[in-house]
Formats: sequence, structure tokens, C-alpha cells
Amino acid sequence: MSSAPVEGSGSAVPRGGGRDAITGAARTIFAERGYHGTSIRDIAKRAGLSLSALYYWHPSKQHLLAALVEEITHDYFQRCDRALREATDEPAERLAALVRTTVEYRVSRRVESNIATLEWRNLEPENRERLDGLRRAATRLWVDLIADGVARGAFHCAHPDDARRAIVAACNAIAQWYEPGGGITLPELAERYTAIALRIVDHRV
Amino acid sequence: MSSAPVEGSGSAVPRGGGRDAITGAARTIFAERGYHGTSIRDIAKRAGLSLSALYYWHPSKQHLLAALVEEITHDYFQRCDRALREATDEPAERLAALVRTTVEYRVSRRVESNIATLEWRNLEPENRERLDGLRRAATRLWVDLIADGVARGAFHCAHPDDARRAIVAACNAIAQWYEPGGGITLPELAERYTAIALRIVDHRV
Amino acid sequence: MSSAPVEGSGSAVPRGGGRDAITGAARTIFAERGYHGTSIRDIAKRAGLSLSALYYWHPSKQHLLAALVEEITHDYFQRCDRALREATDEPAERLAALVRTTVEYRVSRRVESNIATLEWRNLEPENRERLDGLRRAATRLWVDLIADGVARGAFHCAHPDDARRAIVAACNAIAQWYEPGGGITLPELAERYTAIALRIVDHRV
Amino acid sequence: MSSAPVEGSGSAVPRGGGRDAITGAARTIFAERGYHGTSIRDIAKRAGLSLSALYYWHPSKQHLLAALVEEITHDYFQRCDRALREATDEPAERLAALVRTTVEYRVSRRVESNIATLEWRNLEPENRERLDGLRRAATRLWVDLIADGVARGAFHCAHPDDARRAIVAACNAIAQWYEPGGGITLPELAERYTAIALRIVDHRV
DNA sequence: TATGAATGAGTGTTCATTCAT
DNA sequence: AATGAATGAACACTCATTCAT
Repeated sequence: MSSAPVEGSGSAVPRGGGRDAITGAARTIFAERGYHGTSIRDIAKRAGLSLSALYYWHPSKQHLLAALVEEITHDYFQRCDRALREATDEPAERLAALVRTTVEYRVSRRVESNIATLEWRNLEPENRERLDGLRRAATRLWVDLIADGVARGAFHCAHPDDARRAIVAACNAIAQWYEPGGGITLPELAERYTAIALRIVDHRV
Repeated sequence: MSSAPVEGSGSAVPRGGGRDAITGAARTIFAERGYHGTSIRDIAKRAGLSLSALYYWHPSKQHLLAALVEEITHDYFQRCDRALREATDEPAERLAALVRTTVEYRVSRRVESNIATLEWRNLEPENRERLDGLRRAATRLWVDLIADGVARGAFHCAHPDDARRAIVAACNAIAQWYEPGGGITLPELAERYTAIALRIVDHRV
Repeated sequence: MSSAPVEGSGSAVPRGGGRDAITGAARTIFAERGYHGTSIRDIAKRAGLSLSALYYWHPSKQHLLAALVEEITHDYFQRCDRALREATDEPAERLAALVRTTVEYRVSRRVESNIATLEWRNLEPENRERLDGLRRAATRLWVDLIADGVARGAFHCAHPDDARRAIVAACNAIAQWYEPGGGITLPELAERYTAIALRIVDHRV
Repeated sequence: MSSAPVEGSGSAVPRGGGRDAITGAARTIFAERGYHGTSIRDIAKRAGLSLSALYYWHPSKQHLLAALVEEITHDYFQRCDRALREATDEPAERLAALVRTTVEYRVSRRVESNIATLEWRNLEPENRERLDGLRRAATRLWVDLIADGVARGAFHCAHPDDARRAIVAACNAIAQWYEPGGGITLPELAERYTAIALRIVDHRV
């Protein structure tokens, strides 16, 4: 479920050609019409390839979705992880870093964000379970961060889980309403959502 | 789009025969597998009816979805509207009323909430446009309420639209993670989200 | 397969109501779209009756077609027969009478003529066989008439069967191209086709 | 609408694989049962292919009919055109050429003739309009020829349109009654109908 | 790397027909 | 004399997938 054609192995970062055309097309159309609303023919047509070429790179439609969701989830988690490693120890700054990363991701990889959110349920159990670890790891970043802030008296929310869910839901929703070229700059948007998040956890200095 | 075969309107909550078995089954399965992931045969089977009986009551799969989404959107809007009419003039109380209504709806009509949210994009343009008025009316309730609170000095958020979106997203998300019998009572949950919403709009007494 | 409701008996010439509405509707739509292109629902709708009412009068769609074709074939044959009985013994006049009757029928019962011609093949064997007698009787009128004309030296065609087929085909085709209100009067048209027929049989005085 | 899958044009008489098996089967069954009386499964079965293979070659049942009718109409027109180009300038000979060509076509491509005649009305408007030009061109061959014969004093019919319709109807009808191996040779049949046609236009030397 | 030709199961939908009322 | 509700079989068509080349 990574980058080489079905039965082979090869460079982990394929350039050009078939594979990328396919995942690119799949990304766009899955986002537009959803997994079940998309046919493998639609994808092949958009990729400018034959139907069979698609099967050279991916053994099934489900595999294509799983590969997509995997890349997205992985990418998002890594960005979060890196952002936290680059942040100081201070809870408010760490929360800000996570919110900023998330907002940026929802905006700059808007299409992908919606796929990971909406098509998750269309993963077959096997794939879902495999990726669930990554997902929970991302959740744990939020959980730990908020727990730490509460423990150290920086945050004062009585129900950290609800606070976390509210923050994450608010950030995720951006991918659904944001329209590029809509006037707001990304840093400004990130700042606004950071402020909201800090209010949700009842941050006091 | 309600109780009579193929066309006509009537009571939204009929009892008995074919029509209800069908919408009931559709509700469940659309929620489980999504519109495109559901076959009309699945619905008929679950409803305990023949495939053709389904077409006696609804002229198409799309009509069935539209009827469902319409009922849900309508019902939600009416509850919000009523809650606001029964609330006092005080911004915080009005916000609380709206949040409470929404949380309750997301919990008590969890399945329906997810349909209205996730399957909206699978409505054909004609149906989407027809229902869009209702949707915008619901949004306006939030917009006006928050604007009023800001104007009267009860709320202090600099970006009311972002505040609104955050609150609504947080409330809506409940339908995705809430599991009945999960320990939290509904009033308690409503209270928690009211608190979160008041913090998001930066309510001060 | 005549005029009374399926299981009952009654007046042989039903007036008004259901039965006539149905056959009227069937006539029109069978002519427009053909037997297999017409659904029983189309007929019921056009007749302003429920689907089931149709089954009160006719046990099946096939029966409806057969009843229609029977009436048409019968009516045509009777008109031919009467015309010949009213004609003199002279071959040319008898041929003229038959042509005139046929032309008139194709024009005045245009829709019916096309049904009898085009939908004949959609009769089930049983019905086709039953009506074939009538059809052959009509053919025999032409055959005998022409044979008589030849025998008596009025007609001089070497191949009477081909002459007959040509005349009949030419007359029948009128139902396909004739448009009411198209400038030609019926008597004029009949006269033209009589002239053609007389030339085909090589009539000489 | 010929040899390549779904679109493209090519030789009208290919040999071999899928496409021809399909059009061959469609020809036979459309002729036997009519367009609406034929199911796409019947065709696939007769062609010895799967249902889906049929859709590899033709995008729809309607396309299949249109392709068939187009080939037939085109072929017939070309034969007429060639026959006239090879004929002398003499009206009677030209009429004979056209009648002979038509009779031959109705006999040798009997099945196809009936399809073009009977299924024309089952073409969707778009296809019908597209092919109508060809149809009218064929009609014009007759019209011009007869007008010329009248102008030059070779034909003496008072109503050339009726003469033409009668001749064409007579020739076309052959496809409905002719049975191969019925005793008459094709040249003999063509000669008989030529004689009839010349009588219809009242040809005199 | 890719394609053209094919397939079987499944899609949404319509069909003629039935039956209790 | 007519209807509302239902059915099973069939309809045209699309699906994800395969395989020889």
C-alpha cells in the first residue's frame, strides 16, 4: 500500500507518469463525489489513462482509497509532531502550534482533509484498523497537551475531552467552508482559531 | 414529499404501512453506508417490502433522500425556532437555548443528524437549492443571536463568524462520536457545550 | 374478446365510461409508440382511470391489442364487403369500389389502419390465427375481383398477385403519409388511387 | 457509428469479433420482434457475448438501432445513386434502374429493409433528424426522375407524387411478403415491378 | 508500462399483473 | 365499477475487475 506497482518494489517517491496521475485524479474525484459516488472509470478518464493501467498501480479501488487516506493521515500526523517538537514547553504555545498546524493543513490540503474525514468510513475494516493507530496517535497529541496544560494550571477546562473535541471539530470544519481567495490570509485564520482554542480550554495567564 | 404516494404532502410522522417502513429503513442504511453505498434493494429488504413497493411510495432513490433530508432539516429548524421564542431576550440565555437544542438534536436524532450533514452533497441540485433556504434560515438564527450579543456588550468575540462556525461545528460533531449509554446524561452534555460556546463568544457578565 | 367486461356479459355496444376510454386511449398510444413501446400505465393515465380499472375490462395488455385489431380488421372487411355488394358486376367498377373503400378507410381511420398493419406481428399466435381468417377473406376479395377482371378481358396484367400486392400496398401506405387538412379532398384522393389501380391491372375499355 | 468502440467510423462491413456479432444479432432480432420487443439480453445471447461486452461496443440500445438504420439507409441510397449514374438519360430506363435496385434491395437485404422501414419511428429525435437528410435524398431521386419523365413526355401521370408513393410502397412491401426460395427469381421479380411502375407513371413509347 | 476486450454481479427503475376492498 | 397497495420478473445500463497481449 505504498508507492510501487502492485507486485513490484521501487523508488519510494515516484515521479511523474502513471501512479501520480492516478492518485491525483482519485484525490479530486473522491473529494468531489465520495468513494461510492466515484467509479474507477471516472478516475482513469481524469488521469488520462486506460482502465487497466489503473490496475497496474493499484490492485483495487479500495487500495487506492487506503493509499490516499494513509498518505494524508501520515502527513498530517508528521506535521503535528514536528510542530510540537519545534515548540517550547509552554502549554499555550504548544496548543497554538497544534491549532496552527491543523488550520494550515485544512486550508492548504483542503481536498485531502475532506477525504480523510469523510471517506474514513468507507475503508474496509482491515485498512481502517491499520490506520487507526495513526489516528489515535494524533488524538493523543491533543489529549496529552491539554492534560498537561490543565495539570500545570495554564488551562482550566473542567472537561478536557469535550474541549479537545470542540477544538478539533472547529479546525476540521474549516476544510468544509473555506474557499481559496476568500480574503482571509492563512496566518490570520490560524491566529483566530488559536484564540478560539485558548478560550475553549479557558487559558489564563 | 411526505405521506402520499409519489406526490402530495401530509403529516410528517405517519404510522403504519409501507411508507414508514421505507423511510425508516432508508434512514438507518443511508446513515450506515451513505447514499451511494446503499442500494435500493438493501432498503427494501430492511423495510420488509418488495423492491417495487418502494417505487410505489417514492419515485426514485434521490427522492427518498430528499424527503429524508427535508424532514430532518425542517424539524431541526423548527426546534431551534421554538427554543428561541421560548427564551428571554438575554443573549447568553438565547445562545444557551440554541446550543442546548442543537446538542439535544445531535444526540436524540443522531442518525438523522449525520444524514443531513453527510448526504447533503448527494442531493441533486434541484433538491439542494430547494432546501438551501431552510439551511440558511438556521444559520441566520446563530448569526443574529451572536451579532446581538456583541452589540449589547454581552459577547466580546472579534470574529463572530468564526465563533459561530466553531460552535456549530463542535455541536454537530457530537453526532459523530456520541454513543448512547456512554455515561453522560444529555442535560449534562448540553451544559458542557453551552459553557464551551459561551467561552468561544467570550461571554462576560 | 369483444365488448363485455372480462367475466361478465352485457350490452354489446357499451356506451361511455370505462371500456371506451380505455380502448380510445390504447388506440392512440399504440399507434404513437407501438405495442411494446406502450405501457399499460400510459394507457390508464391517458384514459383517466386507475391501473386496476383497466384490468376490469381487459384481462391483459395482449387482449387489449387483440380486441383493437379485431374491431379494425372486422370493420374494414365489412366495409369492403358492403361496397362490393353495392357495386355492379363490371370489373373496373368493382375494383374502383374496393380501392375507394380502402383509401377512405386509410384516411378516415388512419390511426387504426396503422395499428392493424404494424402491430399485427405483436399478436400472440393464438390471436393471430383467429384473426387470420378475416385477413385472408379480405385478401380474397381482391384476388377474386382481379381474377374475374382478367378472365373477362377487362384487365390485362400478366401477374395478378403482384398487381394486387402493389395496389394494396399503395393504398395502405396512405395511412402513413396522409395528414388531415393537407389540401386534397378524400374523393379526389380516392379517384387518383383508383386510376393508379386501373393502370396497374392494365385496364382497357 | 461503425467499427470502433463507442465512437469512430470505419469500414461498414468488418469481419470477425465482437462488434459484428452484435450488429448481426441485433439485425436479426430487431427485425423479428421490433426494437421495443427486443431486449439487450436477447441480442447479447444471440451474439454469444456477455451483456457487458455489448456495451463495450455500443453505448446504448438506441445507438445500436441508429447504427443499424444508418448503415442500411446509407447503403440503399448509394446503390440507387450508382444505378442511376450507370443508367442512360432515358426516363423509362432510369425508372427501371431505380425500381430494379429497390426490388433487389428489398429481397437481398430483406431483414434490413424491414428494420429501416418499421423501426424508423423508434429512433430518438436526434438520430432521426440526422438520418432524415439521407432519406430525403433518396426520395428526391424518385421525384426528379419522374418529373423529368413527365417533362419530356415519356410519362403521363397527372399526379407524380401519388405515382411515386405508389411505386415506392409497392416495392417496399416486397420485403414483407417475399420468402426466399419461393419460386420467383430476383430478375423476374424486378422485371414485373418495373412493368408495374411504368404502368403507374403511364409510360408510352 | 500499458492497453483492448471481455465478464458476472449488481445498479436504479419499469413492467404487466394481482388482490383485498 | 373501480381503487390502492403490492409483487416478481424483467429492463437498460454500470460496476469493479481480469487477462491475453
